[in-house]
Amino acid sequence: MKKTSSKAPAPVIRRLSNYHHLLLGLKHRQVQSISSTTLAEMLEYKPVQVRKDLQLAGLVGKPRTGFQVAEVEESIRRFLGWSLDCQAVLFGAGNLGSALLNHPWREEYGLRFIAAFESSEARANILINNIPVFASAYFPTFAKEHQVDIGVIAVPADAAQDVADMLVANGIRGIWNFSHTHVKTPHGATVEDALFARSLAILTRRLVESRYDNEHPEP
Amino acid sequence: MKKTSSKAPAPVIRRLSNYHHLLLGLKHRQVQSISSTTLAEMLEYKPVQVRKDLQLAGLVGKPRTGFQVAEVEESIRRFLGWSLDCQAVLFGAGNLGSALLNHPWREEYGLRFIAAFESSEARANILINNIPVFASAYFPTFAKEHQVDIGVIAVPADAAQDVADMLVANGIRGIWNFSHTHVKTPHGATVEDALFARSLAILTRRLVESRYDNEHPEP
DNA sequence: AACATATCGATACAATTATACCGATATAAA
DNA sequence: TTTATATCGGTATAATTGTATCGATATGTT
Repeated sequence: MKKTSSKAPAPVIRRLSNYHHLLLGLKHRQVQSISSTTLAEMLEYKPVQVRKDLQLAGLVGKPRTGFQVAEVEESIRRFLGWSLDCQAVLFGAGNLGSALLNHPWREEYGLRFIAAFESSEARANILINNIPVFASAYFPTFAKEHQVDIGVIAVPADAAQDVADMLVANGIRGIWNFSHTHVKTPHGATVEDALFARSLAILTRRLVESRYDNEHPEP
Repeated sequence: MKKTSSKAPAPVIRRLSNYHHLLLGLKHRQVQSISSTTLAEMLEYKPVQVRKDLQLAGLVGKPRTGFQVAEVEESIRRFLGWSLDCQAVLFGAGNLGSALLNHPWREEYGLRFIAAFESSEARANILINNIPVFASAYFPTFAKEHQVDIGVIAVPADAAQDVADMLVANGIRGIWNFSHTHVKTPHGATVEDALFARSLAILTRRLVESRYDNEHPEP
């Protein structure tokens, strides 16, 4: 035994989220089945990789036909934890925070913001997209009265660690960190950084590289 | 020869952007030097990895002292292409788009939004954070008159591919895609996806895994 | 000046992730 | 019914990425 709970590789999880979005579209268009070949073509992956990825989510296909769209979509959704409702709170209702509150996460990911918290009293006690914004001090009380699965950090860098500490102190075990700071948490909590800078870094570095390649073409 | 222009590994690039942010803070606080050990501790990496990462950016340290903060910060900035000004245009001035326009990219990444474009005439011809928003149709003209290095896609999924095609057709070679759709481009263009869903997928999957682990503790 | 030690870089090794290969199988066509 | 073929899953291999080890070296201490 002791195989079941090994962590799924991050690259696979990322690709699974891509398959899922695509399959959701196909499902709505009543497509019945799809092969790893065509799936791969649409996302510019290789068929082998698609099969291996789907295997990890426990899926099996049929020779010559491929996979059942609806089945795959649902399995991936379950695998990624998007099939059960998940409640989140936001910290920091600035530009980014507001954008997050206004996004329809629930439809596709089962994620629902049930409240937001702000350090400045001035910006508190309002509604954004029907979600109440409270003063941060109220969070401990709120956390005791509601099921909070995920805390989202969208505050300025220097406040991020404090927010993370408060989340952990109140028993929240999932943290989605949009602040450009590495937050430390005790073992048991899961932190995932959603840093634009990382993605930008890859883009700009690739541009630097391609500029170099153009100036020094190979024989 | 033929070593120089090989692509830097994406994981390394991502970590470099983390080092950079941290070092910028240290530099402002006049810290002179730092060892791979302490750098690693702050970001919860391993010292060896830090050294190997910095090596890739062409940096050398001194035994017992470590690395020069300012030098490392500048080298990484150059390596990532953040040392020269880079001009970007945005497509889609919705919630996310506005948040992007309001973010101070220039300070840290040398990225500057010089214009935004909207399909709906209604939302065009305004300023957001002093950046003009035009109707999409005007883009080809605009592109001829300005240096546009990067096109940022923040439009709904079904419009993303069209925007990408228009960008490529007008000679833009860098695309930062925030729409949840895989866009295809001819060889020569670089596309980097900044998908929240990927990051969320990892967080929620880890939570599923840890829930499982708690329910089936190991001996 | 000699020594102790923290840190570095190079090389070797381990782990993870991606890909290639191939026999088995379900469907469609002959 | 037989044959042809696209696709599957399992196993083997390759490529990439991460980590450990260790001699060399700069700085502080005795």
